[in-house]
Amino acid sequence: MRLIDYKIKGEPIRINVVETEDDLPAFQTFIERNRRLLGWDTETTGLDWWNHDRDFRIRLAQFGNARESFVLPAERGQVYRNAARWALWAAERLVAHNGTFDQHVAEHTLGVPLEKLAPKSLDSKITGHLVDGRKVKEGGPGLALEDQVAFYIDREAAKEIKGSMTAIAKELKVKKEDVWPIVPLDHPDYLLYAGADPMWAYRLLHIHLNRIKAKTKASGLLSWEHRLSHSTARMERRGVLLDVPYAEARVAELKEEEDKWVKVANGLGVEKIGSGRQIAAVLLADGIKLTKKTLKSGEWSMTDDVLSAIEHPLCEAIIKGKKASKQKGTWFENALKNRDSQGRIHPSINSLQCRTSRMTITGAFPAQTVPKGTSYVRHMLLADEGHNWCCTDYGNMELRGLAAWSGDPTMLKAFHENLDLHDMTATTAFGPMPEGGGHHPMRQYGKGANYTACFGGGWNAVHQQYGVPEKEARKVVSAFWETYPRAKALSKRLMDQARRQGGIYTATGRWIPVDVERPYAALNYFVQGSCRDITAQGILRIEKAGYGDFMRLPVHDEICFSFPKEHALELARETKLLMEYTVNGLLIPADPEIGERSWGDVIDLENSKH
DNA sequence: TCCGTTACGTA
DNA sequence: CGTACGTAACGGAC
Repeated sequence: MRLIDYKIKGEPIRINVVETEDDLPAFQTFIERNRRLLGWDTETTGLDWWNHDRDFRIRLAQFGNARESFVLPAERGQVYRNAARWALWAAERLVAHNGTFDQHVAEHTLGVPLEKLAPKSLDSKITGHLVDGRKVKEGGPGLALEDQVAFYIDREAAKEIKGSMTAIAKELKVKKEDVWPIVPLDHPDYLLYAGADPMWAYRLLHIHLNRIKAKTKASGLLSWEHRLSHSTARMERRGVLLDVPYAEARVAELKEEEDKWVKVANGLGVEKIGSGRQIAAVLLADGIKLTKKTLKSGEWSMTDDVLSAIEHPLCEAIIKGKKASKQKGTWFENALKNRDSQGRIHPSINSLQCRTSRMTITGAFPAQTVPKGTSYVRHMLLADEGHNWCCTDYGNMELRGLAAWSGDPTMLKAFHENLDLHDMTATTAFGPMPEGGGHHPMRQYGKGANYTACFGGGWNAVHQQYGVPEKEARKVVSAFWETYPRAKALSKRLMDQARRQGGIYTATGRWIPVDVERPYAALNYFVQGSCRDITAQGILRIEKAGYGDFMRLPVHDEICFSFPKEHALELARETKLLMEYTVNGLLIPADPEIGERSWGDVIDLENSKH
C-alpha cells in the first residue's frame, strides 16, 4: 500500500493507494467500517462512457470518508474492478459529485446497474445547488467540484489540486482534455487529485445538508431531485438514434455551402469569416458607415442585423457562410463524432443546472438550442425501429403559471374561458377588439408586453425586442400591470422578499438567490423555477407509471418520446395526462404531436397545419 | 493553451 | 433596469 498524506485546512488526511492484491483486505476492512455512507468517484479515459465497448476505460475507482480514502487501480485488472464492484454493492449509501457520470461508468465497466446505484446515491452537486445554485461569476459558489471545494472547504487545496492535472498535462506535453488516458496510474499528483475526490464529495454533502433552507428541505426537494436525476440518467443511457446517412449528407451539403461563401469573402479581403474586425475593416474601406459598437470591447458590432441592413456583397457571404459552418459543426459533425457503436448519441442531461433550477442538455446534442421552425436539424434524430417520434409540450406554461400562482382574476378568466391573453393586454392599452371577430390589430404588442413583464422587463425591452414604438411600448407595459393587478402584487411580494432575505422561494419551496441590484428578476425566477418543476413532475410521473423507457429528451416545456407505432396514440394520451398539472385550479395543458420516424417529421406536420 | 468577448440558437 | 442557458470562433494573455 502506498500512503499519501496531505492536509486540508491544516488537518491531516490520508490516501491509501492499492498497489497489489495484498492491499485489498485493508480496503475491504475500510469499506466495511464505512459502508453506511461512502464518498466515491472514478477516473476514466474520457467522458464518453458510451464507448465502453470501444476505447473507453475506467482507470481508477476511489472511495472515502471525510479524512481517509482508498484508490483502486481499476484499469490494472479484474481483481481491482471486482473489489470496486463489491464496494458499490456493499455500501448502504453513496455520495459522489455529479455522480450520474460515475454511475454510467460503474454500470458499463464494473457491472453495477444504474438501478442498483441510484436509489442509494446522493449527489453533492444536487445538494450544493439546493443551497445556492449560482455560478462563480454570479457571485455564487459555482457547481463544479473545484468551485465547491474552494467555496465551502479550502480555497488553497482546491486551487492546488485543480492545478495539478493542468501541470501533469503540461509535463506530458498534451492538452488538458487529452491527459486522462495517458497519465501514469502511479503519478503522485494524479493519485492525490483522484484520492481527494471522494473525500470532497463526502465533506460537501455534510456541509450542504446543514445549509439547505429548512423550507426547501421540508418540501421534499432532496429526494425529488435525486429521483429526477436518476430518470434523466436513464434517458442519457438510452440515448437517441442518429440518422447517420442524413447527418453525413448534411455535412457534405453544408461544407459546400460554407466553402462557396468563404471563397467570396476571401475574394473581398476577409480571410476569416468569423472575424468581425476583418469584416468591419473591409466595409469601412469601401466607404460603408458603421454605427453600432459592442458593449465591452467597443469594436464595430457585426451582427446579422447590422450586416443584413448593409448593401455590400460581403454581407451575404458572411451571414450565409457563418451559418453553414456553425450548423455543420454544432449539430451534424458533433453528433456523428459522438455516436456510439450502435449509432446512438448520448447527450448529457444536467437535471439541476441553471440558477432557476432548469435542466440543460450539453455535449453530443445540445437539444435545447436546435433551430425551430425548420426540420432541417431535427430530421437527424430518429425514433427507434418501428417507433414514432412524439413531442408533448405544455401550452403557455409560464403565463398560465403566472396567472395561477398570482391568482389574478382577469388572467385566470382569460385562460379558463380560452380567451387570448395577448389580445386582452392589447385591448387594455389600445382600445376594444375589432368588430366582426379576429385578433386585435395590436396583438403583437400585447404579446410583447405579456412575455417581457413575465421575464422582468419594462417598456424599453418591449420597445427594443419587439420593435414596438416607444410610446406604444410604455402604454402596453403599464396596461399589463393595470390589467393584472395580482400579478403586480406577486412581483412586489417577491421583490420585497428578495430585498429582505436575498432570495425567493418558488412554488415548490426551492430557494433561489436574487441579486440585490436586480430585484426585478425575482418574478422571473419564481415563474421559471416553478415551471421547471412542473416539467420535472411530469418526468417523474411518467417514470413512475412505467413509461420512462419511452422518454428521449426534456426541452424545458416539452418532452420528446419514441413510442412503438402500434401503441403510439394511446401512449401519447397516457403520458400527456401524466404531464398535465393543475395549479390553484388552473390546468397547465400538455399537447402531444405524433410524427413519423424523426423529430423533424413532427415539425413538418406542425408546419403543414399552418 | 487558456480565457474573455461576441454572436446566435432555444425556452 | 427582460430571464435562463450552450456552443463556436476569434484573438489577446500566458
